[in-house]
Amino acid sequence: MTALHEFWQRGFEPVSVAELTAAIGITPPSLYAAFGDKKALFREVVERYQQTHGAFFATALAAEKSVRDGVARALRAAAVEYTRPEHPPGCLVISAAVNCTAASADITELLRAQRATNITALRKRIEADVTDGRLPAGTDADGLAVLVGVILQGMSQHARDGAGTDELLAVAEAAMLAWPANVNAKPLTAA
Amino acid sequence: MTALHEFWQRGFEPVSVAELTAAIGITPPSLYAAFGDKKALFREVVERYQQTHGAFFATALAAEKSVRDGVARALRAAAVEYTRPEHPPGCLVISAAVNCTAASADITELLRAQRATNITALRKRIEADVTDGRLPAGTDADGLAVLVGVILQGMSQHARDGAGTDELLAVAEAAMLAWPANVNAKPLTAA
DNA sequence: ACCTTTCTGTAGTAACCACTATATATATAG
DNA sequence: CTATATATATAGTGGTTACTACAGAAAGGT
Repeated sequence: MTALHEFWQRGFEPVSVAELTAAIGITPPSLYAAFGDKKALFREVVERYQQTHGAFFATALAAEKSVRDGVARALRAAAVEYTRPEHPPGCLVISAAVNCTAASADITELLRAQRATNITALRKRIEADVTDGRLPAGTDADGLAVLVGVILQGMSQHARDGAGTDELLAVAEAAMLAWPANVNAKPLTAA
Repeated sequence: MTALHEFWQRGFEPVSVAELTAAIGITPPSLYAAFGDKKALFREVVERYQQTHGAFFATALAAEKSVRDGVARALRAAAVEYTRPEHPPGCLVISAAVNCTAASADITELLRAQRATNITALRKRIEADVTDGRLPAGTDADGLAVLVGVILQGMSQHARDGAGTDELLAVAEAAMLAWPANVNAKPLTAA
């Protein structure tokens, strides 16, 4: 059991430094010499998570030409990633700092900012598809981006409630019904 | 500030007994005489929440003849209730026990069971509409119920991230696009 | 008016929290 | 082989946790 798994399973505050040292296999002074303090270790864990388990969304989005197909692929990937048996369910960024004291307000804010950044990136990707004519003019880019964010947060929480991959895949498929269809009149305008 | 508001804002574990006694305006011995312990107080708070702030969903569902219209009304109500400025954002049952130690596993399980019960009730309501012919035969009742549960969980989390009423209302409207249309051939079969 | 009963407030309990001072062992340099 | 430097482990720091023993005040009965 690694520090990542502990934080992923239970969140930031419920995991004690004693559990972290036991998980990593070092003693407290070594942990503080290597990372600084508990919060700094958590930030490193989040960074590592983003580059590995948390990268599926951007990867899926980049793998498709249209943002619609990209989101569809990403939501399906989320259903799979959130329910892998080899690691805790759901998403670390979504679920690790929901219940925090004032002493950890900066950690709460760190993850909140991460989520906001992700939604902003998706919104810009949608806006690009609208200007390129792949999505209808007048499409509510922000609304669609927020909808995807909400679906992801809901899927993460539901995975932590014990939902299986198939259940979340069905949610992903249903969610795509809320998206306007692709406009394929102009396959590629600028390439 | 009441005990309900404290638990609603930050969750079960981050709220200390000292804060609860300050919020209620009593001393620790009085709190333990009146409620038993912190967990028992929380259970009473949850019960009270369900009968007041948490009742909007069942109320909205019962206010419409078809479950489709009921869910649409309930999701709009959620957007409003989750963002009321006079109380903490989101839903207590969804967000109060996300990050817990093993010592509070029973509290986590209590809220998880509440959520499961709500989804089950909705599923049965959907199944009733399918047998009554208000929804197409072969409708995936469980899938739709889970979808609504996921949307609610996502809306609650997003409200806690600072989303406004309008933003969540747009999510509610978009989510209904994933629902099959009403079948109004038979207005009322058994009434 | 006096006694009893209930209720509340102060102060303190052991256990755990993040974190660290000191001492010891290990590794490298000469 | 010795000296120095680094890294480790033990043990403990003050502070906070949920919870409670005990003392004092208010209320009620006669």
